Amino acid sequence: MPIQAIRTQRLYRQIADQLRQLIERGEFPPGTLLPPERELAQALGVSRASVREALIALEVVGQVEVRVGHGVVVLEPKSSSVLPVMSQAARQQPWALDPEFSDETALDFEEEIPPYALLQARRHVEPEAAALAAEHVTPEALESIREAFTRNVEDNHRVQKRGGGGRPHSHAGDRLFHMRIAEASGNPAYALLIKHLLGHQYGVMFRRLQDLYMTTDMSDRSQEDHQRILDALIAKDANAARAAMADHLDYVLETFFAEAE
Amino acid sequence: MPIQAIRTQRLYRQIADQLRQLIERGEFPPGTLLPPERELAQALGVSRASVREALIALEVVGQVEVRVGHGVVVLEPKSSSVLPVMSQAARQQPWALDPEFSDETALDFEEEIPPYALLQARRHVEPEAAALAAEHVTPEALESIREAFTRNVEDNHRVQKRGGGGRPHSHAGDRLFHMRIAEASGNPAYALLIKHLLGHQYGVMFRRLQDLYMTTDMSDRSQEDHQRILDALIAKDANAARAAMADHLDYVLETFFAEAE
DNA sequence: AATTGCCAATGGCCTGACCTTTAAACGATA
DNA sequence: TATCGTTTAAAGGTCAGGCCATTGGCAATT
Repeated sequence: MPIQAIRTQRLYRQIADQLRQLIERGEFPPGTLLPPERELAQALGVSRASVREALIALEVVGQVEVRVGHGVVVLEPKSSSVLPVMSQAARQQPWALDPEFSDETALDFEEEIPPYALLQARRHVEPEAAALAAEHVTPEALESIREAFTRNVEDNHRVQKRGGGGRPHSHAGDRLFHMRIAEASGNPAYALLIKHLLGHQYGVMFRRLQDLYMTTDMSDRSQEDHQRILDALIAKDANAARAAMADHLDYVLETFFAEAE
Repeated sequence: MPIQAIRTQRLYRQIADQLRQLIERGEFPPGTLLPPERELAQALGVSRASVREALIALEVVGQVEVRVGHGVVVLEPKSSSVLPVMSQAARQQPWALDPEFSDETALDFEEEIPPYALLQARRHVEPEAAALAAEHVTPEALESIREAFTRNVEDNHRVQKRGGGGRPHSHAGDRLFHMRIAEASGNPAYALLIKHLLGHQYGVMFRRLQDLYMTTDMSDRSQEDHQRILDALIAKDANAARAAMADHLDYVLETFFAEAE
């Protein structure tokens, strides 16, 4: 016989479980009120504090709603699909999504980072990643970079053929190019960093940069820059790769800020 | 003038929300312990019962784990919990919604990055962030950095008093120190990068580094380094800050790799 | 009929106490 | 020296009782 792990469940869990069973059994149909906290405490032979903890647990998962001065209302068992609690939680905890309550939270991952800050960071990180890549790049990695380069060239071609009125230019090739260089550095941390930096340039503020990309010779110049970087990687010349990447980003920075003022 | 609806949040929600923010800000990284209930209650100016209710709410949502007689452990932000999985995913990889960028560049973020790679990247990024911070730091930011420094000193003290057999050393103070400097740089991108780098040093491989921290004079030396960095920031000396941060990380790298071979 | 005032019921929160569990620290012992 | 109980401080678990704030129905008032 397998050993039965005896676990002294914390009281609030036991109470919450029991209440949940009673609710599901129909003892307290949706819409009705649970007995008052004081009664529950006495009936269960526990303190009111424990009952309150149990009720809060049930409230957090959206099974009941506590109304001050009124009572504890049993809620409808909402869509018990894969993400039942999601909608429930969102409804029951407006503060979870309410911007008013996320003030100063610095939800650092959603925060929109200004283009200049992003580019400044990339300007600092990517040349080093490129230098590392020149030293550590494998033939396969080089091939994947070359492929990204080609794709970027195609992207640029497409945009020029269509003129300014085409669909928004896809920067997938460009992103892929930078991303794969970072991966080729052999240091996954650099790849992580650059991936995050690239991932944050989807904010509205980047529309300007993207517009610039099409209304200037930026794409041509970028392509030349990319070619230089690629050559340096092929030559496994760390210094050249670092310099080429730095020049490239300097150019982007300059272009952006020349127009931005 | 429209009437402003007064919304008296129940106390446990305010507390839970605040704790959640602190956790997300990095004050209490995953794996560390929250302050004892009694301390929290006193610090927040509320009763212990309310703190407990908040902790239960956080526990139900899978953000913390309460261990009897031990403390409240901060958990990894797992999407397996009751938390809204979608928004969680989107929060961590904003570009996940862009189909053009989702191809092949799968560098999953759960991947464990080797300590050396992590430290190398930090070695490259943090000195620059420190230099920027020296130029842009505000009095409030400086105060928050000083507070993190103090906390780190306390952490070290605690570990020394207990000797080698003490409980695992909390690096919360150290993390905070580095993170707040990044935030003080005025460039949110640097803060983002460093936050992610720090967030990855919880893998098993870092146990060695953490052990070293206690079995050598690393904590003393680190503390001196931190002091130098702090002084440079106070003096608003960018070059000194950059150098101090670089020296600090060089020391950590050296120590780790002298022992690691 | 509408408004106002009252009040019992109910949840919200606090204080302070005591118990149980955990794990570090300590000794005793082999 | 290493191992194994014992001790003990710290942390969570629970309880009792009290006071406050809100709600909602009912009665008194206009």
